[in-house]
Amino acid sequence: MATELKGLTKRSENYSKWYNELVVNAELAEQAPVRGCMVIKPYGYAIWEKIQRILDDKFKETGHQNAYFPLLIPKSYLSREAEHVEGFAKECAVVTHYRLKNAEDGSGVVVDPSAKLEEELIIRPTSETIIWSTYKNWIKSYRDLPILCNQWANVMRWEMRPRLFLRTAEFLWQEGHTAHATREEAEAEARRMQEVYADFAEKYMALPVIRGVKSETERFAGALDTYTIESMTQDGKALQCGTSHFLGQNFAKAFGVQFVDRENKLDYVWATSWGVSTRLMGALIMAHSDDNGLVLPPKLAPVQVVIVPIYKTTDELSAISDKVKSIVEGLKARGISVKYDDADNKRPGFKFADYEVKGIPVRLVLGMRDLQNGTLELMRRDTLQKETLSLEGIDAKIETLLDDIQNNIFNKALKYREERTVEVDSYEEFKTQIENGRFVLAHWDGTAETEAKIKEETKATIRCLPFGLDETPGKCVCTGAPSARRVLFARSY
RNA sequence: CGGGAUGUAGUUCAGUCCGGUAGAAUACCUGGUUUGGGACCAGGGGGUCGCAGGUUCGAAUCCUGUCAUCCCGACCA
Repeated sequence: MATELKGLTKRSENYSKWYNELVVNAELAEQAPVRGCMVIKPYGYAIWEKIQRILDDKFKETGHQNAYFPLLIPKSYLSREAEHVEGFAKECAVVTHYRLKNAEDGSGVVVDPSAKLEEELIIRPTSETIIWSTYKNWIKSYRDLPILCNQWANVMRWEMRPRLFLRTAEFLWQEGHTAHATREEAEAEARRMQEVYADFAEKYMALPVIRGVKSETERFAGALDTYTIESMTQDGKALQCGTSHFLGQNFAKAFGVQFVDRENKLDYVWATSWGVSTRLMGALIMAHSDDNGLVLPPKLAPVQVVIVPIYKTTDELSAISDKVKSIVEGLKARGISVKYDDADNKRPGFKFADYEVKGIPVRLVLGMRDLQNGTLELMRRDTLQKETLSLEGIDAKIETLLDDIQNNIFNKALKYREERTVEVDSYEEFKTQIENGRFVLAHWDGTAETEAKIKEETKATIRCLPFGLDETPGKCVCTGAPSARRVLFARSY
């Protein structure tokens, strides 16, 4: 994979190649020497930390607490919930031994065959099973409910075809697991967390999402309902950005988690689980980037403003640096993060290009010309427009501008999606529009057979049954059978 | 796991058909000049050609095997 290419390959050539180069060149991540895994570099991780911090605050506001559960899960735990096994038993990493020893021929270390585990351990693909086996000990009465826990962790799924951020074998995420006394409360929780995710995506990531519920086929293994938020990437595919599952009593029954209610009757608890992952970073990159590189929404940019000096001599530099100092202070006072890049081993042109690839929202340039005129040059990353501004009141202007950029990026992505979302009533047009990378709203007869047929023939899947949309009945686009409502079809990552 | 492709310098790749001294660009190091859009000049370091066999006087190149990676599917946040 390219690490030192100067420019980015234009999107038209090959979208996934362009995407990979973007991720690597913007110093977000690179492929690890372990199959399907990635190294998240400091700049990429700084963005993830921002996402974490904001979401974690939201979870606390909604009454959740963080906890931590083990990485390794006894294999038998995964056998208890039949549907869950169907969905997850397959692509998992398995720990079979607990010791290495030196090879007799001196060629290094080998697995010690005498250190075989009685029961194999599974590296968590998700934590429902270990958490519910733990909750069993925590829950006796309705007074112990609800339990509202979240965990920040890594998980591992032995994916067949990894892509940086979008699908890696190991990924970072948060998983919330809650236990409730009533069905209504659990369903409300699942819906509430879906809305927390949607709000975060739109307000902070500037990422418009479609809220909806998954079809039975696309549902999480073991859930009664899977609520989703779906975004559109610039190549017209759908990307599931977050999920919130209403698990019913399935896991409680599988792990024997019962409680005594107010009427002194024994009942199984109602559950939810919900998560977002480092895939959000992929969604961000896929949605906003252009051929000059990453475009970060100001609310997630680790550095919101970068200042580049233009100078010939050290005297000029110190004159400029003096002036910059007051600008930096003014911006910091408004809570804006600023970097002054006075490194003398890179030329200004290199810095300009580099910060564009990294997606820094605002770039300020100061040279001797500006010092004489009391001005500076400002460029906004989203439109690449440059203007020369007076230093007077610059910090206030930038504060407003950052909001403008945040809104502009969101509106641009929203417009892009709306222009590429179509209602379709014939199967021929359905195929054409899917081929063109459109979100297609079409009638569906509600059967898994039709869903499978459409997937087979067009590679499109039902992304969700969207909320807040016209729900008038019609005829299935594929079979002509009666349909309750339009659903969202698209190809997806 | 099926279909296709590729493994050569840190990186991107040429050289392989037709066997004969290991190449380019870029990155890196040194010195100088530069600095308002990815600098230039001069010099320098760096590769058991994925791995293992075989054919040959001689293999990056031909043959056999093997491993790995990438792309298109299947799986999936």
